[in-house]
Amino acid sequence: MALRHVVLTVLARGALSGYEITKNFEAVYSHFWRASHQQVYRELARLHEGGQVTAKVVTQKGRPNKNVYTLTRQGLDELRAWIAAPTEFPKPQNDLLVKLLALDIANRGEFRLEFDRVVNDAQAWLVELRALQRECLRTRKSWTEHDEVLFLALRRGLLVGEAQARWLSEVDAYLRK
Amino acid sequence: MALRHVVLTVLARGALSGYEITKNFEAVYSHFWRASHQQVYRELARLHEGGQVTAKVVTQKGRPNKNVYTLTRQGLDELRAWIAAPTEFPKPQNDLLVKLLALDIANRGEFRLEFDRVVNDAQAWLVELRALQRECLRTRKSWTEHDEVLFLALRRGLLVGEAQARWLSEVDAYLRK
DNA sequence: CGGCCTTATGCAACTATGCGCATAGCTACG
DNA sequence: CGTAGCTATGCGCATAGTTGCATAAGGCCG
Repeated sequence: MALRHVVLTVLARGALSGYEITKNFEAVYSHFWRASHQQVYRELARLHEGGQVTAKVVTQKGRPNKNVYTLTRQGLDELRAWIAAPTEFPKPQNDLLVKLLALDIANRGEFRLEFDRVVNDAQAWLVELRALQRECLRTRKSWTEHDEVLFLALRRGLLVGEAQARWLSEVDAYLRK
Repeated sequence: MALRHVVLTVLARGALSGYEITKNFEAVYSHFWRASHQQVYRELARLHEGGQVTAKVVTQKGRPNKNVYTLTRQGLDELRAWIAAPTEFPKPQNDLLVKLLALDIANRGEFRLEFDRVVNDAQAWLVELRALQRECLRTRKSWTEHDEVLFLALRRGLLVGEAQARWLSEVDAYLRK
């Protein structure tokens, strides 16, 4: 029951169509949630069926019509209840860790290639997040509450990403040894 | 296709029954993968069907018989291929982050309770991992290759856990502001 | 006019994971 | 003898996520 509540959260900030929600995911929220348009549409259909949102067709000129969804009182209540409910503990699942465990039966050279790829991805990701952070801090004075929270999302990405990078360097040391 | 490869990895270290694999998950591997016994049995059935493992019934005295699974050449090849294949980039999915985003419509007091719960869980987790790390380091000299990798798993948990704790304290500062 | 991109929506099939429930033999305890 | 607990296996349903496919209106470029 995760995507469901993400969609409710997004709608709590204002009525949107499925397409708009998807675009939001790709742009603003991509750093802390990802979902395909199919998932979003299906979730919206379920929420509509259950009465958590209402739908209204908006006719547009020069482009296809869209279904704009609005949060209902019921949807809001469900969202509030979810926020107060216990968050499940994150899973430690990590593919690279498993690959490491199987290292003795693996092709060492191929694993090294794969490992370097992961390291590069992690570094590139950090560079991107740091650039974004600088960009954000430039406009700090004009932040809304929402911007503050988006910044916290960015901070989480950075802190966890840096931890991951440190861990990768420990793994690297082990591999070279 | 994750659990599948975890099971293959575990079997690569020696033939085991489903029950034994599950016990291993609970004990040794719980810090980097979790799966229920139902999941393990189902995965083993699939692997058997596909020819990645062979099964042999071992009759036991004083306890029920067990099916012991052995990795086949085909299973080994698949595992090797997986290790060399690109690891997918971890998802940034985080429930607390979403809750934070919906903060303005939430009951502030209830969220605070929930937040404190998360902080406590994170702290307790760190305490546990640190104790485990101390324990591990005491026996460092007699480590096998496998122990080294298990230690790396622990290190990952610690580094990521500490990053998460730091982030939580930033969130705390924001909430108090 | 033809082809490609963007907006906008969605179904169907498949894979992966999680949870509840069931069974069955054996041991140890009181 | 009852019952609690451990070993050992598994089915079936529900939820979640992925992938491929399909449709349709309009804009832009050559």
